[in-house]
Amino acid sequence: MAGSVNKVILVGNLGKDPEIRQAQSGAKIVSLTLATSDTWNDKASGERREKTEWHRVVIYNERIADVAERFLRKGRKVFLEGSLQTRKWTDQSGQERYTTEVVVDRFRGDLVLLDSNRGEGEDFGGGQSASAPASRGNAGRSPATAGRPDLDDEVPF
Amino acid sequence: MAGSVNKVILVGNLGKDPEIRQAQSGAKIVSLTLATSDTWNDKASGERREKTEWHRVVIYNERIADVAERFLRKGRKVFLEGSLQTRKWTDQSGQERYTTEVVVDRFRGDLVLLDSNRGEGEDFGGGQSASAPASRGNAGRSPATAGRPDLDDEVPF
Amino acid sequence: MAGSVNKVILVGNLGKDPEIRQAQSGAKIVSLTLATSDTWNDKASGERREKTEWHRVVIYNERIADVAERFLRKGRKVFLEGSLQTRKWTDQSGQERYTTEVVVDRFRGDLVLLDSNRGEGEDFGGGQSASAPASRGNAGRSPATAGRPDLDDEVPF
Amino acid sequence: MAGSVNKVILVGNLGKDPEIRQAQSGAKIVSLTLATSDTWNDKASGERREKTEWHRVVIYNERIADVAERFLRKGRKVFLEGSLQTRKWTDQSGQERYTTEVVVDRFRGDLVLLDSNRGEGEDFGGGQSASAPASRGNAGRSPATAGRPDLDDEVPF
DNA sequence: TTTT
DNA sequence: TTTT
Repeated sequence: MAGSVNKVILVGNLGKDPEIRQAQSGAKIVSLTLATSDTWNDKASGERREKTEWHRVVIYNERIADVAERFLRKGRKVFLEGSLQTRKWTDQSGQERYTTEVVVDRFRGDLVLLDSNRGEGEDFGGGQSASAPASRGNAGRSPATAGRPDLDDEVPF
Repeated sequence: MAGSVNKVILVGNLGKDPEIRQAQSGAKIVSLTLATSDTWNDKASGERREKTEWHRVVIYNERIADVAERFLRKGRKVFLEGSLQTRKWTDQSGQERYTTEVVVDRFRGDLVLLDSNRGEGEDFGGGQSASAPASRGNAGRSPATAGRPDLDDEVPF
Repeated sequence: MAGSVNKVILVGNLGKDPEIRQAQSGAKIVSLTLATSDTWNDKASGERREKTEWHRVVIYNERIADVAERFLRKGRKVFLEGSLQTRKWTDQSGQERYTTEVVVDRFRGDLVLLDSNRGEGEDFGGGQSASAPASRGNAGRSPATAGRPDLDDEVPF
Repeated sequence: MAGSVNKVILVGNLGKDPEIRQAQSGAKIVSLTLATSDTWNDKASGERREKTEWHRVVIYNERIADVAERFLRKGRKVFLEGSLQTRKWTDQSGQERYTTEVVVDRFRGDLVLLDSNRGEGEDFGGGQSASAPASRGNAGRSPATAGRPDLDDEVPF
């Protein structure tokens, strides 16, 4: 089916430090857990309520993965753009499971750091923006995530 | 946590007619299955490949649910904006499961019809924003489905 | 023309304090000047370069205007969503001019504060999110900005 | 200034055929005029009203410029993503002027064709992302223009 | 005019 | 598990 758009835009805080792993190809893959939340006044009780949503983010884009590894830490606030992808996997009891992730790959995605470094850890000397180039090569284009055997034996979250 | 954004933007085609159900409150809830796809040239085989992503959409917003019920049909192309929500549920074997959906609720979301089935079905004489939809799909197979075999296949949910 | 989308998403810093004025109807209108920037390495000189883009934002949405008036100040970083609108006006020499603005109105737009209050001015006790409700009334809908006589004699920027 | 985002998302119809020109570097530059519109019921008169917004789009991205040149024609509906840029120029009377455009450049932007003119003109056998557009508009008036009188009017630029 |  |  042609003519489609699949875009996710998140601004949230990292729930923990990024997890770095290696694809079989040697490529770096960075996983993030990002929290967004809604707050509202409950009309019944009059109390202020909050609901946090947790997002699983997987970064295949090389340049963005580098930025994420170097500068992202638990608690940091980021703007992140990616696309939705639901991955099928088999749990230990042999049952099929599905996990939906926000994927930042070679062709789509962006990462912008929104808070300043608080003096902890490595300094990074300025703001970072690390977007995937719009110019997707038309030859040899192949989603970095097709099949993704490197992830098939990994339990999400 | 304050200061967050949780936004999904999709342009895709409905995999089947909308499902309408009623909340205990009596409110109408509309569920959609939306397909987006990526196509690329496989560098190894040189073949053209395509991967379709299926999105579960749940519309709680009253006005948008009305529009969806009246005008959306299998095969129609829509622009949809909502937010990500992962819902926990228990399957028949008692195991915890998670399902991620794109939610259009009272506060966030949009629906825009992108193809017109002019001259067929109900006319509504206006633009196709969710507040003023422009054309009515037929019941059953929309003509827009012709030529899109991927939509004739079984949808995963 | 039906079936359209007009959306702007900005994350940037206020160049100065918001300007508050009153429409003839008595409604509050808040104007912001928002800076975004791109940085890159000039391949010729090898120098780091930066280009700042200034955006004129006009907030007609009542609730968001309130939040903007109370919490936004020069330098603050915000996430802002609105729509593009180009306004025609006549300058002092009688010439027609056009100014493009990002409009946050009753039906579309969002404002999220992204940095914490730095201890200056009024405290606001938490994060603010102030989005325009998705439920645009279908009766009596009329863009707050149609004609906008209150702005016609105002020179932009 | 780091940590900023400048993003425009439009779904609209071309007001006229794309204009192609050459940069001094020899690079192809494609300009589009895109219409989006809002419709609403005027509460005073009870009449249905519509306001069309015209957007200037400039495509510097090589791959997307190619797609635009080949497949876009007056009346076609597209999804377009770019960034806002205000350009200063001097008119014939020596006065400074500003024009705001939606820019699709090397780093940011996307173009997706949303309607198909199947069976007419050049076939390209694929999906309609900018890297793999799916259908070719006719030269001259596209059939999609029929019934959309607003596109037959003079566009403002 | 912002920001880093 | 984040954040305010």
